[in-house]
Amino acid sequence: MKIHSFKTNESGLNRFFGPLEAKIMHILWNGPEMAIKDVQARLAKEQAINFNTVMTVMNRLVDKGVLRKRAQGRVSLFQPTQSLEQFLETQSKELTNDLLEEFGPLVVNHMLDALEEADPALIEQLEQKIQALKKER
Amino acid sequence: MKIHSFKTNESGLNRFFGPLEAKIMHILWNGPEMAIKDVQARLAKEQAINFNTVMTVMNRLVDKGVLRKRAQGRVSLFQPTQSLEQFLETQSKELTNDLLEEFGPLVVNHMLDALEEADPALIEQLEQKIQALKKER
DNA sequence: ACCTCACACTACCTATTGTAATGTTCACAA
DNA sequence: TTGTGAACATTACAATAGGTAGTGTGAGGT
Repeated sequence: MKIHSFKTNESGLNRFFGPLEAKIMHILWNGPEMAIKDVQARLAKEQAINFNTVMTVMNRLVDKGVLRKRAQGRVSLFQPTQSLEQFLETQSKELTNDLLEEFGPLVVNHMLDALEEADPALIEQLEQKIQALKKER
Repeated sequence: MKIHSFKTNESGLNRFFGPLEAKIMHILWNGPEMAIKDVQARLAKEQAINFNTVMTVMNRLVDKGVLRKRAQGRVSLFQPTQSLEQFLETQSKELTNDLLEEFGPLVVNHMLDALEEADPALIEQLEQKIQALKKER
C-alpha cells in the first residue's frame, strides 16, 4: 500500500494520514525506534487511548509501508521507513509532478501568485534555478 | 460540501471524483443541461446501468455543490455549477497554494525538474511571468 | 503449573462511493 | 374516474478507509 490521497482541507501530516495515524507518525518521526507501549504512553499524555487501538493503527501503517516493524525479543519496535524529510521530499515531488501533468500551464499561472503569498523569497530561489538551468545548455 | 482530496494514483477527473462520478461529470461537462435519463442513456452506451444508481450519484454531486439541479416540469435538469475550465482553475489554484503552504522551498526545487519533464515550453512561460512581475515593481 | 504481557485476530462504527429495490406522486390516457 | 407509467424520493446494502476495542494465543518468568 502507499499514500494515494492529499487532503486539501487539512494541514500538515493530516493531509496524508488520518488524525490518529498522523499523531503516531509525528511521535515516531520525533523520537527513537519505539514499542507500541511507548507510543501509547506519549498519546495518553493528551488523551487516554487503548493499547489495541494504537497497535491496530500502527500495524496498518506497517502495511502501508510507512512504518517498519522489528522484533526485539518479545516486543516489536517501530520506526518510519523514511525520515520525515525524505517523506516530504517524496510526497512534494510526486504532487508537483502530478500537478503539472494534470494542469500544466494552469499551474504555472498560479505559481507566481502562490509564491508571492507563501514567501516572496521563493520567487528569487526559483529565478536562480531557471538561470542555472539556462547556463547548462 | 466540497472537493477535499486529490488522488495521486488516479488521473484526470478521477483524481477528484469516484469513477462513476467522474464519468457523469465528464458527460455533463461535454454536453448541455441534462436529465438523469439522458445521462443514464450516455452511460449505458458503454455498460448497462440502473437509473436509480445514476440518480443517487447525481444527487450526491448536487449535495457536494458541483452539480446544480433545476426543476423543469416533472423532470430535473442537471448541469455543473462551474465550467470544466473554472473547475480546473479553482482546483489547480487551491492545490498550488496548498502545496506551497505545506512544502515551500521543496516544491520550488522540484518545480523545474517537473516542468522539464512535463513540457519544457512551460519553463519559458514561467520565466516570462517572473520578468513581468519584476517590471511591475 | 500458572499468570501476565505483548501481540494477533476479529469485529464494530462512521464516512465515502457504487449499487439497486421499494415507495410516492402526478400527468395523461382509456 | 381510474389506472398506468415515468420521474423522483427513500432506504438499504456492499466495499474501503480509518478509529476503536474485545477476545484469543503464546512465551517467559515465577
